[in-house]
Amino acid sequence: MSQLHIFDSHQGSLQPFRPVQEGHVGLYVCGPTVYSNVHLGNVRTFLSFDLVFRYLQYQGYKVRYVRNITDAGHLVDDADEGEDKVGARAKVEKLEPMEIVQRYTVDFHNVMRAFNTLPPSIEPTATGHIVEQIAMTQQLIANGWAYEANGSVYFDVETYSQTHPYGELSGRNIDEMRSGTRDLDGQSDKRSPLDFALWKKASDAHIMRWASPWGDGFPGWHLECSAMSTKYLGETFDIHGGGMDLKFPHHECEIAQNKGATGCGGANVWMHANMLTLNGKRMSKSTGNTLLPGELLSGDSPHLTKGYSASVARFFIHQAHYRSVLDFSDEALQAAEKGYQRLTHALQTLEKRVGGGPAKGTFDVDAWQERCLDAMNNDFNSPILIAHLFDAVKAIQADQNDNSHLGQEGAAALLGHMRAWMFEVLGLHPESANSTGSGSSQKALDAAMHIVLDARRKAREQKDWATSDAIRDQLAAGGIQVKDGPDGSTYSIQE
RNA sequence: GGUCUCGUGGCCGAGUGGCUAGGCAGGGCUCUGCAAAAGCUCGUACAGCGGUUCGAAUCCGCUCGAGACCUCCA
Repeated sequence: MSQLHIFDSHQGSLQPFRPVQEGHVGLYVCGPTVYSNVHLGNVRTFLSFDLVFRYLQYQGYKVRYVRNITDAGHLVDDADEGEDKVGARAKVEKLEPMEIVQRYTVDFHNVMRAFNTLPPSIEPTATGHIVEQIAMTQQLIANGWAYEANGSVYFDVETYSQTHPYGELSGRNIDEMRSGTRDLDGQSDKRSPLDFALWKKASDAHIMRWASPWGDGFPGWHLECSAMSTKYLGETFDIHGGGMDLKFPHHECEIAQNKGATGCGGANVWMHANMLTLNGKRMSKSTGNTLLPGELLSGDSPHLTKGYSASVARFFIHQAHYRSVLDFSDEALQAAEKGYQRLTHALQTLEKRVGGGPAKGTFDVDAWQERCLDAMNNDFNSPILIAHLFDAVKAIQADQNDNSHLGQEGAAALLGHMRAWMFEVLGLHPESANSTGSGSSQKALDAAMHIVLDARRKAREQKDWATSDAIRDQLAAGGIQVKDGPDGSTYSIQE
């Protein structure tokens, strides 16, 4: 079997994955800043790492997955008088900052649940780790990598870069960055425009504030991830992930903080999920080129002709590799939905297979499974995995006509593998294959449809085509499509 | 302006120095009372121009185009 390789964006190449501690994986992913609803781009990132989390577990690793909630410190801009995003939103909405945090944290969790992501092992908040952040800041001052100025503390990039490669992750070099920067109107407490805040003094108007050795203030955005990843995963851990847009400055600063405070760079492997575009363009609130998760599910958007189930969305997202830019469009989603339905129908066919055939079939399930593993071991290549799943679909269908394709053992083995790949690894929902209603209403509809289809069957047996076609047409007008098969008729709801 | 990434058939989207990606759509066929559904099957793409090579869509250079981050501007 092949070994898992991961593309490390720090080294810029595919690397064999070797966990620090055999059998265990420490995974840290930068979570959302909870000052507004999560958008679909965020969802894509978290789905990508959900896949990583799921596959590592499928491989038998015991994974500690830490994904933070940023509820303080993320500034609206990087100017010296930058405003905290949560605090700014609290003013606009006339709410306590923690009401903002609560509202959007709940929204985030609802969305994550809707998309069937597994909850992280630990979900720490920035405000819950002020003590750790102050301690790390003190350590950085003690080590000579930070300085206090007017109640704020800044990381000294110039000094740090003399002995450390600041810019190593994002491929920047300090001279170019320096030359590309201009002095900030002379009011800055920073020694260099490249320096970034570890702790910011809170002005009188600032509502989110904590006591510190430097007076009332709040932590800098980058610091929380360094403090919390170190606390829960150690000074050196396996994988750090996040969206591509966080590579610089956020992750660059994290590395500097980690190295400055502990001497270790934090993660061994850095993974970055790529961005999502809508109709070929970057999502942007100002141009209206945007889509919220809820809008995707409900179809309540000018960009969509209908809603799509979360499983279809997941299937669509995993049909692209996490490191590629993925373009969302109604057309592409419709294509994904049809493909996904074909896949789930094949699985149902396999579940209903009535045995028979030789013990071993001609389709080599073991070799197929190896190919699936190879795909995922190659930097979590889910598109290839899905292509292999469709190979299995063909085999399942061929087996319907000639049960020597799978054979009894092959069918059982394939069923187990298919279920694991689809539900455990890809995180698709077993029930949502047809994206029809659920629960009691679904049962009631099934019962009613059973009567209707039975009446139609009787009409057809008597060659009463007028009646059978009338039933069919009237159901179609009501949005229900009748499908006649060799074993009777089924139906599906047209959306 | 800087750094980086990318440009694949009608659409989405993998991959790669020589061997079919896959899905959707489209053509043909089978099944069927008709239709739908379902199944089978076909399609030879890799931005442009040079170069390296026995051979490149895959490596190198340039051009054009797109995107990300930073900067600039405001």
